[in-house]
Amino acid sequence: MIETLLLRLRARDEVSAEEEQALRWTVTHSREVPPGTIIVHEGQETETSTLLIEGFMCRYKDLRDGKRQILEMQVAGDFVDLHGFTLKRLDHSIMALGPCRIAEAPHSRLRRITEEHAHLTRLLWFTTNLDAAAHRSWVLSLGRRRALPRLAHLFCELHLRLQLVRRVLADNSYHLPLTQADLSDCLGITPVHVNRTMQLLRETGLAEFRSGIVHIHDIAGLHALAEFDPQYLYLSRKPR
Amino acid sequence: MIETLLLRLRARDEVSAEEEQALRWTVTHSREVPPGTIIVHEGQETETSTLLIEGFMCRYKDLRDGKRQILEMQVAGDFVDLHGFTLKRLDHSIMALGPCRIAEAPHSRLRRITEEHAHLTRLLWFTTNLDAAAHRSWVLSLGRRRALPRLAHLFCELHLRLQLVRRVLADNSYHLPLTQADLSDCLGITPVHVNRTMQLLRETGLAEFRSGIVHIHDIAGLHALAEFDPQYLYLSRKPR
DNA sequence: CGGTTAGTTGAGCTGGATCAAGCGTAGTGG
DNA sequence: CCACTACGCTTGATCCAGCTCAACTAACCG
Repeated sequence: MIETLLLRLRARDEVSAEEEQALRWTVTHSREVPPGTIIVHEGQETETSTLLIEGFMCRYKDLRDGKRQILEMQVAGDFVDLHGFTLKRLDHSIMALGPCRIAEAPHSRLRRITEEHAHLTRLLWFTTNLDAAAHRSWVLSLGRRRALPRLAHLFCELHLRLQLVRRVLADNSYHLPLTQADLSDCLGITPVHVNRTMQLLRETGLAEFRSGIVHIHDIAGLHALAEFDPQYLYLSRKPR
Repeated sequence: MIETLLLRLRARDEVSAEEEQALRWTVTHSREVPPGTIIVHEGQETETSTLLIEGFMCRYKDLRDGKRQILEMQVAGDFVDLHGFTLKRLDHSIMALGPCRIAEAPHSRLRRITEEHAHLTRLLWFTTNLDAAAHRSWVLSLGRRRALPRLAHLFCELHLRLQLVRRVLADNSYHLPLTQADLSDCLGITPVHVNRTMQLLRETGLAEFRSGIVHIHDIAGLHALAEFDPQYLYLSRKPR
C-alpha cells in the first residue's frame, strides 16, 4: 500500500525497517475514488491525511469570478495533504484528476510518530518542505516565464517526479490525465492559449502531449527550453 | 531575542515555559546585517537556520537572463530558512532588504528539539507549512490576478503579518523598505508597470506607498479589491 | 556640484486574452 | 443503428494589459 511512498522517501533518505513498520501502521483504509472527486474542500478541517497511492490529483484554489488556479500536481506516492496534519484546516481544495487509489493516515497516528520517531518525523517534515519547494518553482514560472517555457517546465517536473515512482515508460512518455483546460489552470493562461502553445511545443520537436500522454523526444532540449533545474526536487539522498 | 518569534507562534498555539526555554537555548548569536546582504545563496548547504528578529528579507530566485522573482517576503519573527533544517540545501536565495537583526539556530539544536519536544516540533513544522500556504497564495495571485489586485493583495498580506508582530502603526501604515523594482520582482511585472499600477491604486484612494511606507486608508476596500481571504495565514489558534 | 538611484512619463509593440465558430469523437437514449 | 449531445480540441479575428525602449525629473550623497 505504501510502496510508492517508500520509493519517494528512500530516494531522499534511509527508512529503517522500524520506521517502515510505523508508516504501515499509520496508513490505512485504502480505496478507489473516481475522477473529479474532491478529496478535501478549501477551509475544511481534517482529521486524517490522504496518501495518493496511484493516479493524479491536484491542489487548487478558486477565485470568485470562476477563475481557478492549480497550485501543485500530485502523483503516486505523494501525501497530498500531509500539511493538514499541522495546519488542521486546508487553505485549498484537492481533486482527483483521473481514477485514483488513496489511503488514509489518521492525525492521531501521525502524532504518535512525532512522539516516538524523531527521524521519521523529520523525514515527513522534509516531505512537506518539498511541496513548498515545488510551490516556489511554480511562483518563478508564473512570475517570470513565458507560456512555452512554462509549459515545458511543467512537463519536465512531472517527468522527473514520475520517474522516481517508476511511472515513466522506456520511451520517455508518461500518462497525464489532464485536459488543455486543466493545463491552463496550472499555467495561469487561457485554454485557447494552451492550445496554441502546445502547437508551438510540437513544432520544436522536443515534446508533445496528446490524449493524456506526454511524449518527451529530447529531454536535454526540453530542459534547456524550460531552463529546468531539478535541484528543487531534492532527488539525491541527504537528510537524516 | 526571540520575542517576535514568540508573538508569531503564540498567535497560533500555546508555547509552554519549557518550550520557550528550549527555543531560547536554540537561538543564538544575534547580529545586525546591512541592506542587500545575501544571507543564503541558492544551492548553499546550511548548518544553521536564521531567525529574522527585526527588519525585512526576501526569498528569491534568478533566471539566466537576469530576471528575478521574489518568492516570499519575510518579516520580523520569521524563521527565514527553517526549511533548510530538513532540506539541508536551499533551492533559493535569501536577501536582507533593509537593515536587519538576525540570530542563528544551529541544526544540531533543532534536531534536539525534534528528539525531546514533540509538540514544539509540530509547531515549528506548522511554521514551515505556513510558508507553503503563503507560496500557494502567491501562485494564485501570479496565475490569476491582474496587476492592481495583485499589488493590493501583497499589501493586505504584509499588513496582517506585520500586525501580528506589532509593526503596524495606529493609522494603518507600515514600513516596507522596497523599491518599485523590488515590488516588480514580487509581482512578476516590470518596474514601469508597477509605477503605473501604483498610480491606479492611489487613485482608488484605498492605499498608497511612498518612500518606503505603505498607508492603508480603507482596509475593507483594499481587501475587496484584492479578493483577500486571510485564512491562509492561519491567524487563529488551532494546532497542538 | 557631478553622479547615482528611484520614480515618472510617453510612444509603440506584443503575448496572451476574448469572443465566436467549427470539428471530431465518445457516449447515450430512442 | 442512428440522431443527439457533450466535451475537448482547433482556428480565426480582434482587443488590451502589460512590455520595451527611451527620456526626463527629483532626491540624495560624497
